[in-house]
Amino acid sequence: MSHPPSPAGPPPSVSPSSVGPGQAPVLRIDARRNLERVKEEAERLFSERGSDVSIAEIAAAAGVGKATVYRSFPTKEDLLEAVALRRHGWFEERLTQALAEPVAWAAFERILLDLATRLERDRTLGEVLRAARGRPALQERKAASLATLQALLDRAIAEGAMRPGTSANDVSLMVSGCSMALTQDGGTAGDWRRLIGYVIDAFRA
Amino acid sequence: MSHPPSPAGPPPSVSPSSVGPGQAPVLRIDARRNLERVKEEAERLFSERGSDVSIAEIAAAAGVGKATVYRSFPTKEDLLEAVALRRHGWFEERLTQALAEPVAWAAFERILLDLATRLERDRTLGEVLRAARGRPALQERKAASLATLQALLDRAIAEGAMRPGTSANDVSLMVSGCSMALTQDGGTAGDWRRLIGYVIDAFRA
DNA sequence: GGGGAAACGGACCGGCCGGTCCGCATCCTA
DNA sequence: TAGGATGCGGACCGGCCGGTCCGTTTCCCC
Repeated sequence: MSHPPSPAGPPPSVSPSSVGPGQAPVLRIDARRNLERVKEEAERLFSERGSDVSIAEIAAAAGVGKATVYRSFPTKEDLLEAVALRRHGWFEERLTQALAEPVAWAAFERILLDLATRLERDRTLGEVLRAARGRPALQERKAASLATLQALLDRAIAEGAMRPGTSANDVSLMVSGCSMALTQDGGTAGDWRRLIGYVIDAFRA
Repeated sequence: MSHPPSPAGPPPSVSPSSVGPGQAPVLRIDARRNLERVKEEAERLFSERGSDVSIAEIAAAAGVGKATVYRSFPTKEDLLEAVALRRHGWFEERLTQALAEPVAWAAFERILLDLATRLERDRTLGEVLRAARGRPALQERKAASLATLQALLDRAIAEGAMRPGTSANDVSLMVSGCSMALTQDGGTAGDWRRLIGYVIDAFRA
């Protein structure tokens, strides 16, 4: 949605008509429809079952052949990154919204609870919070998000509600740790709520 | 070390000589030496790099062929379980020792810090704390350990130092969560120490 | 030391998965 | 509508890994 004209992957050299300075691949309408289906299914399957879903399965779910997937995304990692970036977009929005709240500590609590709710059914989001699989684009945006989060934490510390010295990186580690443990363990919604509560308490002043 | 006569795996039907009611495979001395090497290397490699080390690599490190590994351990999971059980033995010992301490809360703090130190360089131990990969033997012993840990926690709660209602399962989830996050992230010793400190604080009264 | 049991290990199998190729179908434009 | 560009997808490749087989070596006991 964020890149309407250019879908993803390397554009096919130059397009025959309308060759301006900025190249626009101009996909055929069937290609565009297929790409959309692939993105949808990749998002669904990766979120449900994590990054070890095979490309063949995603292609089958989208009703296309593997090659069609690989035409838009040179490697499986690229597809995963595309999905992850969308998830990251959600997180950034949520973070911005939190920054606008008057009481930083309350915003912190709420964003962690929201995160838990999303993480429970979205394994892709969890992978976004982690090392980002060595993809520079993701790492960069993760670093930016952590900086934003740090600003929120600093405000909460200034309020006297949060433990001084709390770092955004530590919060991220704790949350993604709980996420991994519960994902692997098949935790219930109550488990998620409780563990995130512990994390919140750990960072209380 | 805990099973000197019977090494592991299924005993070869019946031994030709000395066929008592309790069967003792009576390994040839080269076989016994190889088995020992395999166990050592499996322990080392699994601990260093986790369960995705291939059997071929372990066999090569031990200076034997793959078939030699599979003769003692019918599947890779069995080998992993053997290593995990040893790790679990360490944990049980440590737990018993903690129960003997006079102040339960102090024992809790110490055991978590010890755990962090071990988890930092031993990925097998982390897998022990988790669902135990569906192996009944491991799950059973894990359940027993959690019961013991719960006894310690209850004492700490009675002391008034620990948050009432704290469950051994939640503690296990938090610790193994941090373990996963830091293992994946390549955290330093300081990171481990700090995160475990957060976990400890989370369970403080 | 010799014969038979026990163990060894390299070759092999089957399955999976990421990624590529190329003959063919589809679509767009003139 | 015709012809060429564009996209499609099933077959294929190479590599990895868990697990098995069987001819050969090693050991043990008489």
